[in-house]
Amino acid sequence: MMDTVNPLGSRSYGQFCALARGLDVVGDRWNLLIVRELLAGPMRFNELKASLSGAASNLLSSRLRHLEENGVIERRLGDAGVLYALTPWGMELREPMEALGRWAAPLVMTGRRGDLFRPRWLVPALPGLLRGATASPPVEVGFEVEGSLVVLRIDEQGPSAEIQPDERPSTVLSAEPEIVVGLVAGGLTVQEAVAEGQLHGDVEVLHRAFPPGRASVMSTPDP
Amino acid sequence: MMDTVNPLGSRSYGQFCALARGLDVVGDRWNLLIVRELLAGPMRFNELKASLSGAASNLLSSRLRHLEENGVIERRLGDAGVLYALTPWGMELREPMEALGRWAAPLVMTGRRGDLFRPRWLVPALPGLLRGATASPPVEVGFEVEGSLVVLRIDEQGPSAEIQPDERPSTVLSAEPEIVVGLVAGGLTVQEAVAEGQLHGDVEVLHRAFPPGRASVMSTPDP
DNA sequence: CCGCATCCTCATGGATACTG
DNA sequence: CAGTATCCATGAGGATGCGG
Repeated sequence: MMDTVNPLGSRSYGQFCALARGLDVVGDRWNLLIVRELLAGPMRFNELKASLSGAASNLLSSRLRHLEENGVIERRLGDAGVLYALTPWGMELREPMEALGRWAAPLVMTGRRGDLFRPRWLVPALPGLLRGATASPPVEVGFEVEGSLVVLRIDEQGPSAEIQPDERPSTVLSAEPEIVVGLVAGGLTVQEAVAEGQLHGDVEVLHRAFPPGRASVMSTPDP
Repeated sequence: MMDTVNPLGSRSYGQFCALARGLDVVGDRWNLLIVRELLAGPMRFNELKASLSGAASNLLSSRLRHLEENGVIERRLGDAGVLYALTPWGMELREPMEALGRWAAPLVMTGRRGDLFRPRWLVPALPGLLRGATASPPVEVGFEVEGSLVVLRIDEQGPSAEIQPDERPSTVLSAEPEIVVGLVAGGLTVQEAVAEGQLHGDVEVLHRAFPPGRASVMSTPDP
């Protein structure tokens, strides 16, 4: 049987199934990682290329075109060239991606093994792992990781994160990527030091995964 | 930079990120579709090959070995040969896969276009689309699709589905795959004819997607 | 039949170089 | 800076073989 072949790579599974059709759009190599990058905000071509070290420029170019044609991302012509950004539908990939990240959480417990790391990746990862956690009053904590500042916020709506915010939060922790990404220390330290008894919901993954206390508090001014 | 290459295909992204490590395990072509097949129950090699029409046998063989080595599936030596089944961890892929299916739901609204279809695929798809729906007393409805019987059950715990159950439910609807899979008719008919006012939760997708009334009731014995 | 292994062809991925 | 062009290695797809 002849497979339907999309002229821009991505041969279709040709199956009448939502999952399969979704994979036709985002299932090819690098696609979901491109979306992960953009979940932290719009990026330029060369930023993507740099962050996804290993993806060749021709391949990246091809993927971006495919994702654009399928309504996942859009090109924005900014002052200084092209910006790639998620469409509203593309942003809805956050949920399945967080779910997949949660499923794969045990795999990062083995530690970093010379793998690449970008602080940007924490933006979808941290809220994904903390899903269900709520806090009132809100908790806001910054992680200083490899020169970047990632701010995690937990409020009544749940957790969210952003990178390089306009203003520093009052509490900033300095931590190795292994600590934050590997689900070690950071979370429990956050809970214990900052929000004692204020976290509710599904924080089991934290309790299982975070040995206490290895992140160091850098600054906690004006209380 | 040199990519780490797994001897059994599947070159690693080499990124310290749960999503990326998860994709190292299940991101390669066909992997998630193999898992989808097994979500409806264990299968033989040739059943998989037949259901995933298009996957070459060598490729399928390679993928199965990869998934087994990574703890997603396991081989069971039954009376009549090898059975492939999900491990407990593999079953937890249900959640991210349902989320991806929900994200891709708009893509199946365009209808079947000569695509393949297997009733088995409804087993993860229907509960995924009905996520959040509850019913008490429970609602049980069968769909007779292309010679197979898929039973959808909604109770206090939420929706679930199985294929070829031991006993037929009292209500069985006959429907084209387009009707059931494409989110047309079936659901609303179920709600209206069987569980009027008994469904609660996130059934918006149904209300949006299901034009009423195109499924025909085949049998509704003993009330 | 079932569960693969082999062989072959061609599309795709990946690295490097080059260009508007 | 934002891509295209090229080239090569690898993976996907299809047919067939083959031992149990």
